[in-house]
Amino acid sequence: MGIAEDIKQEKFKSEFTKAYINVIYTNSWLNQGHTQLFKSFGLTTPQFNILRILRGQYPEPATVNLLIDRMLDKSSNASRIVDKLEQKKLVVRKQCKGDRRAVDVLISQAGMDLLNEMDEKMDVWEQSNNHLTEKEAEELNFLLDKMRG
Amino acid sequence: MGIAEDIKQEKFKSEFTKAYINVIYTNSWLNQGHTQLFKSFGLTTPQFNILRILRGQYPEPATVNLLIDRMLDKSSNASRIVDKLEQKKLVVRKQCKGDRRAVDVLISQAGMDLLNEMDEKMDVWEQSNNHLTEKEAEELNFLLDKMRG
DNA sequence: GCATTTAAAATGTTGTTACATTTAATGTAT
DNA sequence: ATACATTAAATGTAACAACATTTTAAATGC
Repeated sequence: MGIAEDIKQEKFKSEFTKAYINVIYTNSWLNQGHTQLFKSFGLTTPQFNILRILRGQYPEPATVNLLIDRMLDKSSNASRIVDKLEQKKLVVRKQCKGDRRAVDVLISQAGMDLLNEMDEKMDVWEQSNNHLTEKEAEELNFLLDKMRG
Repeated sequence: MGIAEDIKQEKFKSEFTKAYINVIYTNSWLNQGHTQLFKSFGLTTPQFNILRILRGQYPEPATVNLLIDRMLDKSSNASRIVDKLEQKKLVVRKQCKGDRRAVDVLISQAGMDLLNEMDEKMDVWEQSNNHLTEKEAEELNFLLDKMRG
Protein backbone atom coordinates (compact mmCIF):
# COMPACT_ATOMS: atom_id res chain seq x y z
CA MET A 1 0.00 0.00 0.00
CA GLY A 2 1.04 3.58 -0.54
CA ILE A 3 2.81 5.58 -3.17
CA ALA A 4 5.45 2.95 -3.87
CA GLU A 5 2.84 0.47 -4.96
CA ASP A 6 0.74 3.06 -6.77
CA ILE A 7 3.51 4.10 -9.11
CA LYS A 8 5.29 0.75 -9.01
CA GLN A 9 8.52 2.14 -7.77
CA GLU A 10 10.05 0.37 -4.83
CA LYS A 11 13.07 2.45 -4.09
CA PHE A 12 13.41 6.18 -3.72
CA LYS A 13 16.58 8.19 -3.42
CA SER A 14 15.47 9.39 -0.03
CA GLU A 15 12.43 9.80 2.13
CA PHE A 16 12.35 13.46 1.08
CA THR A 17 12.30 12.60 -2.59
CA LYS A 18 9.54 10.15 -1.91
CA ALA A 19 7.57 12.87 -0.14
CA TYR A 20 8.00 15.23 -3.09
CA ILE A 21 6.72 12.61 -5.45
CA ASN A 22 3.93 11.77 -3.06
CA VAL A 23 2.74 15.38 -3.00
CA ILE A 24 2.68 15.50 -6.79
CA TYR A 25 0.86 12.20 -7.01
CA THR A 26 -1.66 13.14 -4.35
CA ASN A 27 -2.29 16.44 -6.08
CA SER A 28 -2.94 14.60 -9.29
CA TRP A 29 -5.34 12.28 -7.49
CA LEU A 30 -7.19 15.23 -5.97
CA ASN A 31 -7.23 17.08 -9.23
CA GLN A 32 -8.82 14.21 -11.09
CA GLY A 33 -11.66 14.08 -8.64
CA HIS A 34 -12.18 17.81 -8.63
CA THR A 35 -12.00 18.18 -12.38
CA GLN A 36 -14.78 15.66 -12.83
CA LEU A 37 -16.90 17.41 -10.26
CA PHE A 38 -16.38 20.90 -11.65
CA LYS A 39 -17.00 19.73 -15.16
CA SER A 40 -20.48 18.60 -14.26
CA PHE A 41 -21.16 22.24 -13.41
CA GLY A 42 -19.54 23.57 -16.56
CA LEU A 43 -16.48 24.97 -14.82
CA THR A 44 -12.78 24.26 -15.06
CA THR A 45 -10.65 24.08 -11.94
CA PRO A 46 -9.09 27.53 -12.38
CA GLN A 47 -12.52 29.02 -13.01
CA PHE A 48 -13.83 27.46 -9.83
CA ASN A 49 -10.88 28.71 -7.83
CA ILE A 50 -11.25 32.27 -9.03
CA LEU A 51 -14.96 32.20 -8.37
CA ARG A 52 -14.29 31.00 -4.86
CA ILE A 53 -11.81 33.79 -4.24
CA LEU A 54 -14.44 36.26 -5.40
CA ARG A 55 -16.96 34.83 -3.01
CA GLY A 56 -14.42 35.16 -0.24
CA GLN A 57 -14.07 38.83 -1.08
CA TYR A 58 -17.76 39.53 -1.39
CA PRO A 59 -19.22 42.10 -1.14
CA GLU A 60 -15.89 43.70 -1.96
CA PRO A 61 -14.71 43.33 -5.55
CA ALA A 62 -11.27 42.04 -6.46
CA THR A 63 -8.85 43.38 -9.03
CA VAL A 64 -7.19 40.98 -11.43
CA ASN A 65 -3.95 41.50 -9.57
CA LEU A 66 -5.49 40.43 -6.32
CA LEU A 67 -6.84 37.31 -8.02
CA ILE A 68 -3.40 36.43 -9.33
CA ASP A 69 -1.97 36.97 -5.88
CA ARG A 70 -4.40 34.57 -4.25
CA MET A 71 -4.61 31.92 -6.91
CA LEU A 72 -3.19 28.61 -5.88
CA ASP A 73 -1.44 27.99 -9.16
CA LYS A 74 -0.35 31.49 -10.11
CA SER A 75 -1.02 31.08 -13.78
CA SER A 76 -0.89 34.45 -15.39
CA ASN A 77 -4.15 33.96 -17.22
CA ALA A 78 -6.42 35.38 -14.61
CA SER A 79 -7.63 37.93 -17.10
CA ARG A 80 -8.78 35.28 -19.54
CA ILE A 81 -10.29 33.15 -16.85
CA VAL A 82 -12.34 36.15 -15.83
CA ASP A 83 -13.35 36.45 -19.51
CA LYS A 84 -14.81 32.97 -19.38
CA LEU A 85 -16.63 33.62 -16.13
CA GLU A 86 -18.00 36.85 -17.51
CA GLN A 87 -19.27 35.09 -20.62
CA LYS A 88 -21.14 32.72 -18.34
CA LYS A 89 -22.49 35.70 -16.40
CA LEU A 90 -20.98 34.41 -13.17
CA VAL A 91 -19.00 37.58 -12.58
CA VAL A 92 -19.26 41.24 -13.44
CA ARG A 93 -16.39 43.43 -14.53
CA LYS A 94 -16.32 47.15 -14.17
CA GLN A 95 -13.75 49.85 -14.11
CA CYS A 96 -12.18 50.48 -10.74
CA LYS A 97 -13.00 53.93 -9.40
CA GLY A 98 -9.75 54.74 -7.68
CA ASP A 99 -7.46 53.49 -10.43
CA ARG A 100 -8.72 53.48 -13.98
CA ARG A 101 -6.09 50.95 -15.04
CA ALA A 102 -7.52 48.41 -12.70
CA VAL A 103 -10.71 46.44 -13.06
CA ASP A 104 -13.10 45.49 -10.31
CA VAL A 105 -14.35 41.95 -10.59
CA LEU A 106 -17.37 40.97 -8.57
CA ILE A 107 -19.16 37.67 -8.28
CA SER A 108 -22.74 37.83 -9.56
CA GLN A 109 -25.81 36.37 -7.93
CA ALA A 110 -25.73 33.58 -10.48
CA GLY A 111 -22.12 32.93 -9.50
CA MET A 112 -23.06 32.80 -5.84
CA ASP A 113 -25.92 30.44 -6.54
CA LEU A 114 -23.72 28.15 -8.56
CA LEU A 115 -21.02 28.04 -5.89
CA ASN A 116 -23.51 27.31 -3.17
CA GLU A 117 -24.95 24.50 -5.21
CA MET A 118 -21.46 23.15 -5.77
CA ASP A 119 -20.61 23.35 -2.08
CA GLU A 120 -22.98 20.56 -1.28
CA LYS A 121 -21.50 18.26 -3.86
CA MET A 122 -18.03 19.19 -2.70
CA ASP A 123 -18.95 18.24 0.84
CA VAL A 124 -20.19 14.89 -0.26
CA TRP A 125 -17.12 14.29 -2.37
CA GLU A 126 -14.75 15.33 0.38
CA GLN A 127 -16.47 13.26 2.98
CA SER A 128 -16.46 10.13 0.90
CA ASN A 129 -12.86 10.71 -0.13
CA ASN A 130 -11.36 11.63 3.16
CA HIS A 131 -9.66 9.00 5.21
CA LEU A 132 -7.90 11.16 7.75
CA THR A 133 -8.90 11.94 11.30
CA GLU A 134 -9.04 15.57 12.37
CA LYS A 135 -5.73 15.18 14.16
CA GLU A 136 -4.08 13.62 11.16
CA ALA A 137 -5.30 16.40 8.92
CA GLU A 138 -3.78 18.91 11.32
CA GLU A 139 -0.51 17.04 11.34
CA LEU A 140 -0.53 16.88 7.54
CA ASN A 141 -1.05 20.62 7.35
CA PHE A 142 1.81 21.15 9.74
CA LEU A 143 4.16 18.99 7.70
CA LEU A 144 3.25 20.50 4.37
CA ASP A 145 3.75 23.99 5.75
CA LYS A 146 7.10 22.91 7.14
CA MET A 147 8.09 21.31 3.87
CA ARG A 148 7.83 24.66 2.13
CA GLY A 149 9.91 26.21 4.84
CA MET B 1 3.11 31.13 9.01
CA GLY B 2 1.68 28.34 6.90
CA ILE B 3 -0.89 27.97 4.20
CA ALA B 4 -3.40 30.34 5.79
CA GLU B 5 -0.96 33.19 5.56
CA ASP B 6 0.35 32.19 2.16
CA ILE B 7 -3.00 32.36 0.47
CA LYS B 8 -4.40 34.96 2.85
CA GLN B 9 -7.29 32.88 3.93
CA GLU B 10 -7.86 32.62 7.63
CA LYS B 11 -10.74 30.26 7.87
CA PHE B 12 -11.27 26.92 6.22
CA LYS B 13 -14.39 24.83 6.20
CA SER B 14 -12.54 22.06 7.96
CA GLU B 15 -9.08 20.80 8.65
CA PHE B 16 -9.55 18.32 5.78
CA THR B 17 -10.43 21.05 3.33
CA LYS B 18 -7.39 22.94 4.48
CA ALA B 19 -5.26 19.86 3.88
CA TYR B 20 -6.65 19.45 0.38
CA ILE B 21 -5.82 23.03 -0.42
CA ASN B 22 -2.45 22.66 1.19
CA VAL B 23 -1.59 19.70 -1.04
CA ILE B 24 -2.55 21.67 -4.13
CA TYR B 25 -0.59 24.69 -2.99
CA THR B 26 2.47 22.65 -2.06
CA ASN B 27 2.34 20.88 -5.40
CA SER B 28 2.27 24.24 -7.12
CA TRP B 29 5.24 25.38 -5.07
CA LEU B 30 7.19 22.24 -5.96
CA ASN B 31 6.21 22.47 -9.55
CA GLN B 32 7.45 26.01 -9.90
CA GLY B 33 10.86 25.03 -8.61
CA HIS B 34 11.08 21.96 -10.78
CA THR B 35 9.88 23.68 -13.91
CA GLN B 36 12.62 26.28 -13.60
CA LEU B 37 15.21 23.60 -13.07
CA PHE B 38 14.10 21.41 -15.94
CA LYS B 39 13.85 24.36 -18.25
CA SER B 40 17.52 25.12 -17.82
CA PHE B 41 18.13 21.67 -19.31
CA GLY B 42 15.65 22.16 -22.11
CA LEU B 43 13.06 19.78 -20.72
CA THR B 44 9.49 20.17 -19.57
CA THR B 45 8.28 18.42 -16.45
CA PRO B 46 6.41 15.65 -18.29
CA GLN B 47 9.44 15.07 -20.50
CA PHE B 48 11.65 14.73 -17.46
CA ASN B 49 9.24 12.33 -15.80
CA ILE B 50 9.05 10.06 -18.80
CA LEU B 51 12.78 10.09 -19.19
CA ARG B 52 13.14 9.09 -15.57
CA ILE B 53 10.74 6.22 -15.97
CA LEU B 54 12.77 5.04 -18.93
CA ARG B 55 15.93 5.15 -16.90
CA GLY B 56 14.20 3.11 -14.24
CA GLN B 57 13.37 0.50 -16.83
CA TYR B 58 16.79 0.42 -18.42
CA PRO B 59 18.09 -1.71 -20.03
CA GLU B 60 14.54 -2.91 -20.68
CA PRO B 61 12.51 -0.74 -23.02
CA ALA B 62 9.04 0.53 -22.15
CA THR B 63 5.95 0.61 -24.30
CA VAL B 64 3.90 3.79 -24.43
CA ASN B 65 1.23 2.03 -22.43
CA LEU B 66 3.63 1.29 -19.65
CA LEU B 67 4.69 4.92 -19.63
CA ILE B 68 1.09 6.07 -19.31
CA ASP B 69 0.58 3.61 -16.49
CA ARG B 70 3.52 4.92 -14.50
CA MET B 71 3.20 8.61 -15.21
CA LEU B 72 2.33 10.67 -12.20
CA ASP B 73 -0.19 12.80 -13.99
CA LYS B 74 -1.74 10.30 -16.36
CA SER B 75 -2.02 12.66 -19.27
CA SER B 76 -2.79 10.76 -22.41
CA ASN B 77 -0.12 12.52 -24.41
CA ALA B 78 2.67 10.13 -23.71
CA SER B 79 3.02 9.45 -27.41
CA ARG B 80 3.67 13.09 -28.19
CA ILE B 81 5.99 13.55 -25.26
CA VAL B 82 8.02 10.67 -26.62
CA ASP B 83 8.00 12.53 -29.96
CA LYS B 84 9.70 15.48 -28.33
CA LEU B 85 12.24 13.32 -26.56
CA GLU B 86 12.98 11.50 -29.79
CA GLN B 87 13.51 14.79 -31.62
CA LYS B 88 16.07 15.68 -28.99
CA LYS B 89 17.67 12.25 -29.43
CA LEU B 90 17.16 11.42 -25.78
CA VAL B 91 15.18 8.28 -26.54
CA VAL B 92 14.94 5.74 -29.32
CA ARG B 93 11.75 4.25 -30.66
CA LYS B 94 11.52 0.96 -32.42
CA GLN B 95 8.86 -1.55 -33.17
CA CYS B 96 8.21 -4.06 -30.45
CA LYS B 97 9.12 -7.59 -31.47
CA GLY B 98 6.37 -9.50 -29.72
CA ASP B 99 3.55 -7.14 -30.66
CA ARG B 100 3.79 -5.09 -33.80
CA ARG B 101 1.17 -2.64 -32.57
CA ALA B 102 3.35 -1.67 -29.66
CA VAL B 103 6.48 0.44 -29.69
CA ASP B 104 9.55 -0.06 -27.59
CA VAL B 105 10.93 3.15 -26.20
CA LEU B 106 14.44 3.12 -24.82
CA ILE B 107 16.47 5.86 -23.22
CA SER B 108 19.56 6.74 -25.25
CA GLN B 109 23.05 7.33 -23.93
CA ALA B 110 22.49 11.05 -24.40
CA GLY B 111 19.33 10.73 -22.36
CA MET B 112 21.19 8.92 -19.62
CA ASP B 113 23.94 11.52 -19.59
CA LEU B 114 21.45 14.34 -19.37
CA LEU B 115 19.55 12.73 -16.50
CA ASN B 116 22.73 12.05 -14.58
CA GLU B 117 23.78 15.64 -15.03
CA MET B 118 20.36 16.76 -13.83
CA ASP B 119 20.51 14.50 -10.79
CA GLU B 120 23.20 16.60 -9.25
CA LYS B 121 21.27 19.80 -9.65
CA MET B 122 18.17 18.09 -8.35
CA ASP B 123 20.05 17.01 -5.25
CA VAL B 124 21.21 20.53 -4.60
CA TRP B 125 17.74 21.90 -5.16
CA GLU B 126 16.10 19.34 -2.93
CA GLN B 127 18.60 19.78 -0.17
CA SER B 128 18.28 23.53 -0.12
CA ASN B 129 14.51 23.29 -0.32
CA ASN B 130 13.88 20.61 2.18
CA HIS B 131 13.00 21.55 5.70
CA LEU B 132 11.82 18.21 6.99
CA THR B 133 13.66 15.70 9.10
CA GLU B 134 13.79 12.12 7.93
CA LYS B 135 11.12 11.20 10.47
CA GLU B 136 8.87 14.02 9.36
CA ALA B 137 9.22 13.01 5.72
CA GLU B 138 8.19 9.49 6.68
CA GLU B 139 5.19 10.78 8.59
CA LEU B 140 4.22 12.98 5.64
CA ASN B 141 4.37 10.00 3.32
CA PHE B 142 2.22 8.02 5.69
CA LEU B 143 -0.40 10.74 5.87
CA LEU B 144 -0.53 11.38 2.14
CA ASP B 145 -0.94 7.67 1.49
CA LYS B 146 -3.70 7.55 4.06
CA MET B 147 -5.39 10.59 2.60
CA ARG B 148 -5.86 8.77 -0.68
CA GLY B 149 -7.32 5.83 1.16
C1' DG C 1 -10.46 -18.84 -42.69
C1' DC C 2 -13.19 -14.72 -42.30
C1' DA C 3 -15.72 -11.23 -39.74
C1' DT C 4 -15.93 -8.85 -35.43
C1' DT C 5 -14.07 -7.05 -31.33
C1' DT C 6 -10.40 -5.39 -28.60
C1' DA C 7 -5.87 -3.21 -28.07
C1' DA C 8 -1.70 0.02 -28.93
C1' DA C 9 -0.20 4.00 -30.67
C1' DA C 10 -0.69 7.99 -33.47
C1' DT C 11 -3.19 11.88 -35.08
C1' DG C 12 -6.86 15.80 -35.48
C1' DT C 13 -9.13 19.23 -33.15
C1' DT C 14 -10.18 22.42 -29.68
C1' DG C 15 -9.30 24.82 -25.66
C1' DT C 16 -5.77 26.24 -22.27
C1' DT C 17 -1.37 27.63 -20.51
C1' DA C 18 3.00 30.08 -20.55
C1' DC C 19 5.45 33.76 -21.92
C1' DA C 20 6.21 38.05 -24.31
C1' DT C 21 4.35 42.22 -25.89
C1' DT C 22 1.07 45.96 -26.07
C1' DT C 23 -2.10 49.47 -24.39
C1' DA C 24 -3.56 52.62 -21.24
C1' DA C 25 -3.22 54.91 -16.73
C1' DT C 26 -0.53 56.34 -12.88
C1' DG C 27 3.56 57.77 -10.40
C1' DT C 28 7.96 60.31 -10.27
C1' DA C 29 11.75 63.34 -11.23
C1' DT C 30 13.36 67.33 -13.04
C1' DA D 1 4.27 70.64 -17.05
C1' DT D 2 6.78 67.18 -19.61
C1' DA D 3 9.48 63.10 -20.13
C1' DC D 4 10.42 58.64 -18.23
C1' DA D 5 9.50 54.79 -15.60
C1' DT D 6 6.17 51.75 -13.55
C1' DT D 7 1.89 49.38 -13.01
C1' DA D 8 -2.72 46.99 -14.37
C1' DA D 9 -4.84 44.53 -17.53
C1' DA D 10 -5.43 42.77 -22.06
C1' DT D 11 -3.78 40.52 -26.12
C1' DG D 12 -0.73 37.73 -29.60
C1' DT D 13 1.58 33.63 -30.23
C1' DA D 14 3.45 29.18 -29.69
C1' DA D 15 3.51 25.13 -27.09
C1' DC D 16 0.83 22.01 -24.59
C1' DA D 17 -3.12 19.28 -22.75
C1' DA D 18 -7.60 16.97 -23.09
C1' DC D 19 -10.54 14.37 -25.60
C1' DA D 20 -12.17 12.04 -29.65
C1' DT D 21 -11.10 9.62 -33.77
C1' DT D 22 -8.25 6.90 -36.83
C1' DT D 23 -4.94 3.38 -38.15
C1' DT D 24 -2.83 -0.82 -37.73
C1' DA D 25 -2.29 -5.16 -35.40
C1' DA D 26 -3.82 -8.85 -32.48
C1' DA D 27 -7.30 -11.68 -30.25
C1' DT D 28 -11.80 -13.88 -30.41
C1' DG D 29 -16.02 -16.08 -32.23
C1' DC D 30 -18.19 -18.51 -35.63
